[in-house]
Amino acid sequence: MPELPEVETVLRTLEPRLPGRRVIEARFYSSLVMRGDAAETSKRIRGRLIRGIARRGKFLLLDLGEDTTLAIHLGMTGRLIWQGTPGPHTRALFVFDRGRLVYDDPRQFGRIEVSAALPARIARLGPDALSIPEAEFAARLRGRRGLIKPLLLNQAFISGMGNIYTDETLFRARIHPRALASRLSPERVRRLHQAMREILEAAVASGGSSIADYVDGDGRAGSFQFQHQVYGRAGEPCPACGGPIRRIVIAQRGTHYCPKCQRA
DNA sequence: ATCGGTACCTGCACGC
DNA sequence: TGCGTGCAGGTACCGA
Repeated sequence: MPELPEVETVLRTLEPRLPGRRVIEARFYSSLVMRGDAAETSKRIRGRLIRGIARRGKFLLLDLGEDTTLAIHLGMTGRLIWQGTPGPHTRALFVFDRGRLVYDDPRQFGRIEVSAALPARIARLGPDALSIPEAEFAARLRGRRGLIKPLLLNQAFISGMGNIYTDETLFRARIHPRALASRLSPERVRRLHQAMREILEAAVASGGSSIADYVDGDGRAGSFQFQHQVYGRAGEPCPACGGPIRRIVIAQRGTHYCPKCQRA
């Protein structure tokens, strides 16, 4: 579930709380979610001071000093709850000198990893979808093969976009999700970049989209789902032309678009 | 080097 | 009520 706006919202709720706290204890309850040895990791971060927290794409990065970074990816159903209560889906628990952080994740697609340098998977991420300048976006798009939707979802191309915001962005830009990336006119590339930025900014302003699981670091739901124009609205009328919104599958992902408004 | 397909895991909605 | 099916915001890995 969590895409850039959701992770950014979690970041903003945790940013005032975590830095300056000291790790008293870290417990890991799932070897699926935890990358590496739980006992070893726990020992490694115990006693450390949280120096800062940042977002890279859909990853949250906790700076624990001395070349130690705790990276958290929320997967599809991950939640980080400040002062949360452990429950049946709790996969990790961080106890600080004051306060605690609970990581819940029913499907266990999320990942928690401690490393010295930045892990390769994070170093490989493309520029942030929220802040990439138009010229750089256009330059990276140049010469790319394949369909535009899978490319926007490719975290090495740009980081942060997921299924919801890709569909919403393409609708706003009036571009068909199967359009060939290499064939987009400069005008369409400009529109696509602008739409992406507007959608992501609006979603962040609404605290993200809460469809089933997502809540921020204080357990509060977002409200951008009420502004979705096409995502999850197959069969409903297009807000622009009134025709039915269609759902197809592209790269194994449910894809929602308006066949009238979005042309290849 | 890139793709498309599959796998990972749990919960829920839906139809019968 | 219960069961089978399909679907879900994500990424990683496989072989072509």
